[in-house]
Amino acid sequence: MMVESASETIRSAPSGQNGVGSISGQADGGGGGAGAAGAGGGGAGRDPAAGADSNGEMSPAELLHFQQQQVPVSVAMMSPQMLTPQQMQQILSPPQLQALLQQQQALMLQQLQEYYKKQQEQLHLQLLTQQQAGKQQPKEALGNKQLAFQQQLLQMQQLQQQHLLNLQRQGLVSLQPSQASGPLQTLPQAAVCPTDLPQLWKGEGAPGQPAEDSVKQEGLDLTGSATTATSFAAPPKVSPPLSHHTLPNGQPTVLTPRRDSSSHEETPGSHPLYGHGECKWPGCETLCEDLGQFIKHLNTEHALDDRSTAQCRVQMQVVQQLEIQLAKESERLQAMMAHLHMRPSEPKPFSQPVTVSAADSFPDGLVHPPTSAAAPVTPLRPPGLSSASLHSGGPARRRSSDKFCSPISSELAQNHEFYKNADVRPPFTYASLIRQAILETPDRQLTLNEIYNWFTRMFAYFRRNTATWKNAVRHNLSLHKCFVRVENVKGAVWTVDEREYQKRRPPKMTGSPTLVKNMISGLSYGALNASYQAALAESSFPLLNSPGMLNPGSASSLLPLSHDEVGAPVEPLPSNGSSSPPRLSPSQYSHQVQVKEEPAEAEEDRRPGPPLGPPNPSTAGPPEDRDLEEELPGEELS
DNA sequence: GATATTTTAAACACAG
DNA sequence: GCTGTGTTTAAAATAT
Repeated sequence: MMVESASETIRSAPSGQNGVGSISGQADGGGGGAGAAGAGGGGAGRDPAAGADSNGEMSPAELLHFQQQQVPVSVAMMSPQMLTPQQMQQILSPPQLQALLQQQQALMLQQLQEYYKKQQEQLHLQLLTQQQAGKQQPKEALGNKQLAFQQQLLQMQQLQQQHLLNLQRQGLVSLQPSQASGPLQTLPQAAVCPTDLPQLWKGEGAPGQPAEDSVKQEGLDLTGSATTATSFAAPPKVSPPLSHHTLPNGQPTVLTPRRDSSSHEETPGSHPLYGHGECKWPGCETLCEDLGQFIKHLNTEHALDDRSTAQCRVQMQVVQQLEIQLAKESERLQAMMAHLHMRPSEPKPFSQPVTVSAADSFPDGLVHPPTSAAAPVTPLRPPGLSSASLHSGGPARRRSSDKFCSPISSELAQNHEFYKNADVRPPFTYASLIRQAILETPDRQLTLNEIYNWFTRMFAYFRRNTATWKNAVRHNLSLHKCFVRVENVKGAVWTVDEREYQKRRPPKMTGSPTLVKNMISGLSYGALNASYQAALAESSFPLLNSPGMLNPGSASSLLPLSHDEVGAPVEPLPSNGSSSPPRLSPSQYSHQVQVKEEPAEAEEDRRPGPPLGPPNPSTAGPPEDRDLEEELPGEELS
């Protein structure tokens, strides 16, 4: 375990995205003279969701309207600027969201392949410049170097193919012959068929063009083996339709129209390795006034020598690393998706026109999650619970806290692995988590350190930013009367006063069923949304975080929302078998533990009379509320 | 708009 | 002096 020093106390307002009024919002007063720099992070809103929420202007009525209409993914994708993540999330059903994710994957793939393209262009252009410069060189030497480049290009080509195959295996790129003119065709076809390399080196005509043309024509058959019409909509602006040809060897090839005027390689005065007046060769930022000077520089500084070759190799490794990274992330995503809502036994109710499910990638039509047993295929959403019935346009920030019975234990039981492994913030309040930690133990008491350990053990999320959440845990322990500190043999332990805990429930929940329902759905979904956004924000793929690329909130429908969350039988505690929360009276507590000092008595004093009477659940206010809540959602669900 | 809840940050005290 | 624990205050966001 990591040891956290107090000095580590951070400004790490996680990912600092909360800038919302933080900097100016410092309080000089009070005990917090410190506020100063660190406080800048400004406490609240550490949830990415919070920031997003503030953008949400859609009224519940509008949301309802959206829900009633089956908004297709394509629509949602087309107007991301009009919908907040929360709205997206509330609008889209899990299948839609899955489709959305796939679209994002495809876009990611596209980006990667554009990266490939750039790499290959770099190689080719260097090659060509070398060719020019090498006219004076002995042909022998040039031949050897050309060979080296050929090998590099071939390696690159193989990498690409492997990568695509990988993606196909993972269902990220689906094969759909009917959409043969998918956007992948705009992807680089710059790899070289080995047999045609000699032609490449002829270097006839304008320098650069013949080679590039031949490269394109004989391009890597990305679309042949992977004639991949991915699920995302083709960007309209990209290159013109390509014509498919078949090579004598039977390999289908994609031909780009010759002299593609949009091709930037042909733009006079431009060079892929030249931009903003400087050389873009890796590690070289030499300023060049114009293209001529750059070419000169290229020929002198980046000649075909060992160093340049080595640099090319390095660059290739960079590409390779990216590939690996992508593969890992893809696998992780698949695992998450599989865990969250892919149920092989359940046919997917796909109604979106744009999408192709991962299963489509496989002839057997089955979903092939790359995950192992680590991703249980738990039905995470009750079958009878349609997304529409859930998305009631509720609040977004709240965690599905204690207020609604105790969904935690069942939620955790179901998604234990998920929270354990995924760096997702659990959608529960600190108080409810602490309580859960304590109640999970046989003797219902934990030391602070044990609580810490429980957090880190149960949630990957809490393996980071320890100073932050540990402080929050301590704060919650001190703040809430429901947590009682007890002196024990081994020091101080913390217990839960269930009655106090229940008392925290707001009295309003006896309101109309609609209100209750809205709150319930809002709570759970909002909380999950916050978690997912946090996870996405922390994702190592900035691509996924860019607003236009992936709407974080949109993923949340994939998240586990179980009826447990909204009103399942309360609290199946593992330890004592009692399925209801231990409603212990203070006297019961005194049997269990010796309340050290003032807390219990002081609480007795603090508590106002009426609700405090004998611990009779039937007469106490909160239990009634609980019952109501438990029943209503149940009706909803059935 | 008022109020309550939750989260985050920070200062401080105390004990080991 | 350092660290862990515990308490308290404050601010901000959000929900009711």
